Amino acid sequence: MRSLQKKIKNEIYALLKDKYDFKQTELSFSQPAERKFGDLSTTLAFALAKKTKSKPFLVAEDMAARLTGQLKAVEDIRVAGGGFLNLYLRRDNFLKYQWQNLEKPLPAKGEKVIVEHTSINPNKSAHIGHLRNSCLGDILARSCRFLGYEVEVQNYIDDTGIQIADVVWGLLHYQKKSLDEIKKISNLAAYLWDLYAEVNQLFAANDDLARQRRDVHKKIEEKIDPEYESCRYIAEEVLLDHIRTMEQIGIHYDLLARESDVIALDFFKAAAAEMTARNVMTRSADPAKKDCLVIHYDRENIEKIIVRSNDTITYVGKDIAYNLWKFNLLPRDFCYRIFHTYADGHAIYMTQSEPAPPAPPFGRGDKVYNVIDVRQSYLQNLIAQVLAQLGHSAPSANFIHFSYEMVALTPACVREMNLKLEAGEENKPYIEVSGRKGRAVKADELIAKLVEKSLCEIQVRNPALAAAEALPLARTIAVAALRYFMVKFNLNTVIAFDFKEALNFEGDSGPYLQYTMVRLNSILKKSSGADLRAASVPGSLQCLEAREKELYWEMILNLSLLELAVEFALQNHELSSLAAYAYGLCQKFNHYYHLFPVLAEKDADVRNLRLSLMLIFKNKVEKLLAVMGIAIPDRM
RNA sequence: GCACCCGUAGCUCAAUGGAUAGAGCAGCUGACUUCUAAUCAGCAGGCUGCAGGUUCGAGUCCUGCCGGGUGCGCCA
Repeated sequence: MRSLQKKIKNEIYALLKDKYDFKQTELSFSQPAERKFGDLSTTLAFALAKKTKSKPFLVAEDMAARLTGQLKAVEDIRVAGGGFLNLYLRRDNFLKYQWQNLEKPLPAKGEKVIVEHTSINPNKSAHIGHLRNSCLGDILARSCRFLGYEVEVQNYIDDTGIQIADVVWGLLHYQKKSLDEIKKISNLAAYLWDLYAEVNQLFAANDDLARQRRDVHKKIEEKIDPEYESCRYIAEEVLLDHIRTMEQIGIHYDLLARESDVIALDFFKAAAAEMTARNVMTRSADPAKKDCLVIHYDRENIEKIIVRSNDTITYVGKDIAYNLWKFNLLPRDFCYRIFHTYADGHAIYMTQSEPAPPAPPFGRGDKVYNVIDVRQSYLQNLIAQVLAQLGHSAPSANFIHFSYEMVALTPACVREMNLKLEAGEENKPYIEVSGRKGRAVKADELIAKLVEKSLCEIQVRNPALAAAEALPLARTIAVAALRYFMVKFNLNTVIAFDFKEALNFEGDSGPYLQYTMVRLNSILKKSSGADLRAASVPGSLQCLEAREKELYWEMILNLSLLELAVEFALQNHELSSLAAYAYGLCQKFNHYYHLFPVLAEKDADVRNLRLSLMLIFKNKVEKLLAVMGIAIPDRM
């Protein structure tokens, strides 16, 4: 549809440019609200009427007169609604064109996109908030790949921060465990979940303990054992746990970038040199920030500390250096080693400071997406500002904070999990998730619940199915439910999490999409080879009765929008539109399915045409679901 | 205080400035001897927070109010 629209635009522009004064970019098409308004609609007449000070309807009428019969792919042109110009395509030609272009992959863009997502502190299990991040990041990466970009997925590991010192203190000094004892703890990440919440309560109540924690943090930074080696062990164990959690739902990474390596390899020094030379980073004149190096954040007129008075670097400072590296703007690089290999053979690399054999060329992105929740907007904007101030205008424009709202818990959900509410929280619309307070739904726990529910549903429908067969199906369905749930909301919608909604497998849900495809595949499985061969040459829509013809055409038209739909989602930062698109297609399919049987149809022409639709639907929607990371089970 | 986001059906959410504001859930009526009922068809449910403005056209843009959320650390 994309190339067809372009062709039609070219034709229209050539035919109208002498009569009307406009640029070709002003001509855009949208999908009409209703079938009767045609297949492509443009509001060009409204804009041109303003310029020529005439009535939109008259302009549209004149345009229609000039265009009628002149556009190759267009059967009819009509004016409606006071100035809409509605185009009606030549359906049989369009159907043939769709069919011929079904298998053509999109051409490579020749640009590299780096997507950073997940980036969970390696000090406890992942929770639902992290799942939103990872699902969005993964679908973003898949969308870019689908459109022909080279994509590299990075996961930033803060293995030096104070939050990991929290649990190191908790294990070594509070619980008095040795490293050997720590190594014996099974499911360490989940164990630390509780410990992290517990020690944070202690720190809040006791300044002396909070000071002890700072000492631990210092020892980690200065590589003093046992704090340092325990920290290394914990970070790696918990990281493996996160990777396992995400692997369950089909999320893979290419590179794990460690903060400790950003520090060890002096990335910041290189960045600081440039920022100082360009006067972007300066010594603060504020007595309260004596001896600090700061950057002025113009948008909100704030002075942000980058280097503390004790010469240590703040989080943003390190992030600036890391992001400069992503664009290949630092005279520094990491060393790399393989950290983990997935079942499909794909390797995740991890950065390291020690020299290592050559690795793939990481970084060097043309475009960078940072999937980080909206609460870090100001820091992300600051980084974009710094890039611009350093003279990197293209990277600054291609530095994209892929911002989304947080996941919170409904008060009902908090009660359901027997978690404590603080004073005044009872009346809040939602409760912020907090690892520090141990108040969140663990990712693994939610996934387990989804699998359990899928399994129940499968067993009800397929009582004879062996558990060994049912479990993989249940996992596939659980993943679809979770991913769909995480992507169906707008990015700036706070998800107030509720088990009942997340566990919904009916209607607007991932399993609904899967069920649609299972039905479709079942038809194809039962079709004869002769029928399938015949269907590969789509016939004419003329053999269908009116009602079916309209529905059929509507589906073909909608299916043809796949590439445009993914492009739209990416451009507008609305991955939820992919979910809506998929859901709408499947609704139409199910509607059609109930009205028009394929296998039982006696008329061979009609049967073949229906089967053609099945094949086109399968091709397009499988690709769409793959972009969303939703697999199609053999049965449900 | 300053900055950003949100307010749409009972609930949870959709809706490129475009044509009659749509879905799911919950409720009610129907449809399995049929290509899988995790489905489908139908009913009911709305002054899109309030008041102005811009526009051929506003849920969407602008201004002001009201209500809610988040950010503004020498935390990360």
